[in-house]
Amino acid sequence: MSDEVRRSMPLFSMGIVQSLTALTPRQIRYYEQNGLVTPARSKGNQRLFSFNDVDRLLEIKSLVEKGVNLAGIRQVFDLKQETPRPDYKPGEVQEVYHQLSEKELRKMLRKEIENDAGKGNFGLRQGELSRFFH
DNA sequence: TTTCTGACA
DNA sequence: TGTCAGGA
Repeated sequence: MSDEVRRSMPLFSMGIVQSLTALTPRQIRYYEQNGLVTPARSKGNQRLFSFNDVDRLLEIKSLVEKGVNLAGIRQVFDLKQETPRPDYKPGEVQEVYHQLSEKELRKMLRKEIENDAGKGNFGLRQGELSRFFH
């Protein structure tokens, strides 16, 4: 399966993303309201985030800490042409989704970090996500 | 039990 | 942004 597909799979619940990004649910929902992230939804209307979504949230967090407001952050994404796109098919989400165990989560994070290192991507996740390998 | 939306002493 | 209510 291609990286693009793997990275856009809606797999994470709010709780997981919360610990992954150190953002509050309130902030995450607020950013979504402002179109900064567009997580998928389960049948029960629960948000399902993909690695792409987590990346965006970490970048948002980084920008916010630098004093950039939401309007400014939107500009950044516009410049990067990173239009948040619903990258899933509601029907497919159900089949793939299941509660991720700590073990599975760490396994996937490790793989993502390796992936980043190999491609020389922005080391944002590198530092942030390493928090889970203590 | 976790997450959702709406609202504001 | 925090936090509470009232549901799903």
